[in-house]
Amino acid sequence: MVLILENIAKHVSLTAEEQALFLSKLETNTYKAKTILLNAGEVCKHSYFVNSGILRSFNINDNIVEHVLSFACEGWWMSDMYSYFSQKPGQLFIEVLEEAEVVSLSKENQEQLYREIPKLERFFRILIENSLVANQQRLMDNLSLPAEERFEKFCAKYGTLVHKVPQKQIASFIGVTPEFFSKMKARLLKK
Amino acid sequence: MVLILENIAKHVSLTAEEQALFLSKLETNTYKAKTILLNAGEVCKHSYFVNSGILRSFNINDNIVEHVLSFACEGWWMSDMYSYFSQKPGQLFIEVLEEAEVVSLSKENQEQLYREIPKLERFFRILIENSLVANQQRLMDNLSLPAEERFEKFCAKYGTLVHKVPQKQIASFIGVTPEFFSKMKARLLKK
DNA sequence: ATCTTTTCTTAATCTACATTAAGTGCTTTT
DNA sequence: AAAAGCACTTAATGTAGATTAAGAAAAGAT
Repeated sequence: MVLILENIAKHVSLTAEEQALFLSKLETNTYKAKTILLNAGEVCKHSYFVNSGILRSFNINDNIVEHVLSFACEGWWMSDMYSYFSQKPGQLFIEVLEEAEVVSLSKENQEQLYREIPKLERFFRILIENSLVANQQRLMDNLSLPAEERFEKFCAKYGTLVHKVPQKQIASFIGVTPEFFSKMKARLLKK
Repeated sequence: MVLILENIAKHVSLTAEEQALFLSKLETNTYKAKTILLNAGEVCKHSYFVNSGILRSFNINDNIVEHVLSFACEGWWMSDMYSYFSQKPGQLFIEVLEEAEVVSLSKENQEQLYREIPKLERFFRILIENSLVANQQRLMDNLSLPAEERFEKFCAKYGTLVHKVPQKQIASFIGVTPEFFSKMKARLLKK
């Protein structure tokens, strides 16, 4: 449980009581690989913080094609933000890729925490600000860079994941087919 | 100045004094079309709220290709979020597309407001949450939809802009060349 | 260990979109 | 009002990446 507190301490400082109150609202679980934490069509009731292991979020287009939106490993948050914020059914699946210890924060508890510890409002604001900036950068990269450079950026940012998640999911994340990704990888290895 | 208060009232309610304090931190200016509010390489010191007119943000790749990241019209906020949040030099330009009345909030004043009116922390958190959700959706659309459908979504969301901004900028926003956009448009008109 | 399923690779063919280039009609400038 | 500069169009050609298909390799299941 220390990881999540360290995480918070980077942006706001909580007293010992506040820390205890915060922790009391959390639930920790361990899930095996392939566990589905959220199905498309459901309301996302929790935000997940990853203590260990790997999660991913994706949607399925016309019941056929999977598109990976994001990965989360140690120290990252994960949710279907649209569904979580609005409490309406979303389009994302959240799946455990590698056995994971996950801290869950329910939407109700989060709202309560905002009231009881206003500093947390700041913490989550900053978290979301950083998310938004990263997301905008990724969007610009997708508009302006060829697949090869998008892959390089992926490696720089998610280096630890490259050999842990199926390569077809990395392909999906950067926006190419597995076949093209394979060819591209072979090309890169020759250099 | 009413528009920005209405905007806030949608998410949090301020007392008359709080409203006055908030307004005292703002500055309103009118800018002619083609005014550059922010250059790439500069630190983004203000967040802009559009009372009227149109702004856009874009970057320039290798000194050649422009990529439009976003448009802002009446009631929207605009900034280089990376640069504004981090107060480091950014890569975005912000330009006035159509003569605009713009409310400026400086980073320092925003931080002061967070301290003096904690409710505003909530307001801006919600604003950024919504931004993030929209951005994620746009990213997914770019990964999974062909240009034609991306254009349809653009029209649904920014209907008022379609005939007001140069079509090459819409092309850039959805991620195609002006030439291809022109051809695509001709194809759509035949239906 | 064997069978099954999934992942990865390779290769041929195809297509959405980019590039280059030339021409037309706008605005804006002088 | 001419000149200059943009924005838009059209068309020929080029290419990054998709699709289809089939086999090899790895991972899971029994």
